[in-house]
Amino acid sequence: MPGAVQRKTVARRRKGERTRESILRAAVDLASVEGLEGLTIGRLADELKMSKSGLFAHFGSKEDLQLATVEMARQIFVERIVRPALARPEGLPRLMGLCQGWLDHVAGHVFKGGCFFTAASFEFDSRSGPVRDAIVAVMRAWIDVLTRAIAGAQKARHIKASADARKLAFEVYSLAMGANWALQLLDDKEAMNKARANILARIRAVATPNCPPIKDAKSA
Amino acid sequence: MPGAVQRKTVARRRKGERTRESILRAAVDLASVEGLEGLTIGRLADELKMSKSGLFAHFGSKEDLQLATVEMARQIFVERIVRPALARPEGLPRLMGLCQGWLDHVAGHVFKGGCFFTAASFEFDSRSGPVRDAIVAVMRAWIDVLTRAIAGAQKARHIKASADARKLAFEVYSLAMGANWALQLLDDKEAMNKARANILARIRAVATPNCPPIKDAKSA
DNA sequence: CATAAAAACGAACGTTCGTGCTATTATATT
DNA sequence: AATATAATAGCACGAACGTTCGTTTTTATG
Repeated sequence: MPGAVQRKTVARRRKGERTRESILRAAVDLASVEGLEGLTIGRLADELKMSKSGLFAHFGSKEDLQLATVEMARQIFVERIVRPALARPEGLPRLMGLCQGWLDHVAGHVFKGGCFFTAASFEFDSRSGPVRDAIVAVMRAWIDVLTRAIAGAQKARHIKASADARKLAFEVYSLAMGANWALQLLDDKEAMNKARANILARIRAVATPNCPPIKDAKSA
Repeated sequence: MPGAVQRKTVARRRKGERTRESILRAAVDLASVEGLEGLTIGRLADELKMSKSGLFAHFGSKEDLQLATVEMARQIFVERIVRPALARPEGLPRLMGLCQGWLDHVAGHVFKGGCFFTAASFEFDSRSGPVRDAIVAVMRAWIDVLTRAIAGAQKARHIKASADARKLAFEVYSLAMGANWALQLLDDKEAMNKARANILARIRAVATPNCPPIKDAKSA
């Protein structure tokens, strides 16, 4: 009865896998506050009421733990922001979904300490090794998603074909990062609203006449 | 003969003060790469071929060392970027001096690992305590300098009075931070040029007719 | 030049780091 | 239910952390 076997090993996975996942979920939150280097095995074990060695056995090394944490953060990000946005129709709605999701994420609605990847980016931008490479790969993929969404909006004739998609993606990214900075560091509670207004203005500047209305509210 | 005494204690300072300064100069470079927490007393002592305890004696604690490092970074930043720009005439020249200096700084021409304060901002934005407070104070001051320079350019009738000075300062800051990210993490060597062009376009968009020409080169 | 003060050193403290072992539970399969 | 296997705990290790202390060397002053 291979079906039953599969149901047991897939649907209700091994316990080790489940604890591993719960470890990584805690690791992402902790790292978004303390940084990926500040993320410590002992601290994480305390938080989960596990022994250091028991937790450590799930990963061959601290670097493995860091890599797995980055991967988990990526999965959460894709699940929470990218996938819902990609479910919307191509063009302005999808682009707006990405921007709004990105702002929500940056505002700390997804990870505890603000944007996990922005923090990781600046923590590892002067280092080298597999962890840095993993962060770089995620960030490149994210910029590509943004750029493709803009190109899609151009194909849908919502945004002028003359606009530089990659440049606009970079502007959106920069403004969101600036908002993250103003909110988390300077405690500027209006930073997110200002950033959203700013991003909308940038998009309006390159919108075509037959573009659907770009409203200030959360909808597109 | 108080004059001689003063010459000895002021012009040629005590040795301790001099080594303290050289320690802090090294600390700024090291922290711009490893972060302010990753900055370690033993590592710093090795780099300077000093004993840990000898170095430590200059500071009462690691937190003191971090605070002194932030202060030294601030002084270098003011000396190298803010002061030369403030020496230029109020209006567009001064504003352009600040922007160009800021971009140079971000490009890593001042600190080893890119922008010290951007890295420190994201490292401490989820913490609390005196070090975070010091970073916040420096960043607020810097945004204020930028904002005042824009307001000055408005007074000089180089930039439209209708423009929102603080909003423009925030845009400039965000774009430079994005360029720092693209250069240091993604190794995008054109990031600085693109950011400069972008910033110039933002300024041009609010320039008055009698504004001096905004050229792409380094001059204003 | 002598001498008091300042600066740097060397060794050690208690902790915590990451990482190995071995033993002991808990889980899954027959 | 018995048994094999996976998961966790316990303990110890060497290294590095921030920090303290007493000593020695260097510097500045009368």
